[in-house]
Amino acid sequence: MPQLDSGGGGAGGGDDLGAPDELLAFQDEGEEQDDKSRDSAAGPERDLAELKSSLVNESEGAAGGAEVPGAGAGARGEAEALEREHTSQRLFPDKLPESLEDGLKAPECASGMYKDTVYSAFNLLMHYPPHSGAGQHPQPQPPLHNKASQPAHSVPQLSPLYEHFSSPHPTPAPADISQKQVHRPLQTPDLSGFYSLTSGSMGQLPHTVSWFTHPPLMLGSGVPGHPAAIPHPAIIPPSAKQELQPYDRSLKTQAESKVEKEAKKPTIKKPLNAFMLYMKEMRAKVIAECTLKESAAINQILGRRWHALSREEQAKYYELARKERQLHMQLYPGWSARDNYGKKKRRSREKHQESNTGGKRNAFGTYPEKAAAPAPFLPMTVL
DNA sequence: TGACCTTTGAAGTCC
DNA sequence: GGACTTCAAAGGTCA
Repeated sequence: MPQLDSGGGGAGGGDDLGAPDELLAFQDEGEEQDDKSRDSAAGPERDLAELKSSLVNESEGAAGGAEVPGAGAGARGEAEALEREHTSQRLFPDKLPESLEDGLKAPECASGMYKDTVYSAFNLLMHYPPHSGAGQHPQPQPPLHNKASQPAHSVPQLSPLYEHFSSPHPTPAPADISQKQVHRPLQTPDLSGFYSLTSGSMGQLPHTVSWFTHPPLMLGSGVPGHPAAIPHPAIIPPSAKQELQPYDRSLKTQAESKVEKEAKKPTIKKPLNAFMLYMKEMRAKVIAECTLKESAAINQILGRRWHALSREEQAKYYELARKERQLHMQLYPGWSARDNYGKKKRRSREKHQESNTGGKRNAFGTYPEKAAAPAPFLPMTVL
């Protein structure tokens, strides 16, 4: 059972941050695991064929000519093919948007889309070089000062922080960053091992892990326990446009100033979950392969690829996400996801849902967003 | 200009 | 505890 804590790196006991669903799922690995393993072992061509088949069936109605190599002729025969087809229909019943279909029809997409699901993010993190100043701090450091190379093909737009991480000659970080990065000792040894990574493999990761790749953000006094300016990618600084001109500032009342002060508090973003980490890593690749740019379409593809991943591969991302949550919790012990509630305005969700659901409302008096959606396939959870 | 779309997972809320 | 919502990333789209 790939119980993550007992697995690689000596994640060790005492770490209770693993998602219960994940644990349950791993404990429940039975036939499904076998199926998954077989699927994974079938190779990328099979995945590609499956995707192509489902897309053609769904989008063009040309399934009559859509031969699925590997699915019908596979050694596991028609039963499995039917099973997979059923699964595919269960998973992806909706028609793909036109843009997605077009993208998937593109030869470059079809030829390479499923060729590489290498888990480079995890590998990269596992090979992060230890911070040069680590000796000053016994606690493990997030890889804020690690030197690594950035592949030219990866992230089109690198955040300054990411460039700092990835550049062979990174811009020197402010002194207080390394000095004050983490004030609480990270107590779990697995984190220490996790963030003590070797050099030279940064280039394997187009998008590294969640807030490691976020823009460099200075953590102000609004964050409990961090009086000093601490850069952390999970923190969103106040928008530059919120800064006032002197003239405007003179007109501010005290109440307004207070409100503004509140608004200027940096936002600590949620740590990314496993799928988000996967998306971050694979997005550029999908864009390159499928000539797609719409994130919605890309995310649909990534959702399918996520399901196509073997449990082993998924487990790596779950583990990565778990460690992110752990570090996030240690950096911001008082933070709650609730802190960010309401910061995204939902413009016409109720109206939209009313049109989709006929006005049926949930217990909150709002319109359930996914009420009409098919039951999601939860490979990592017990249904 | 900013919400929406689209995905999955984590966490919060309500009953 | 189940059902549900919100947010996390991302970038084109649209009101």
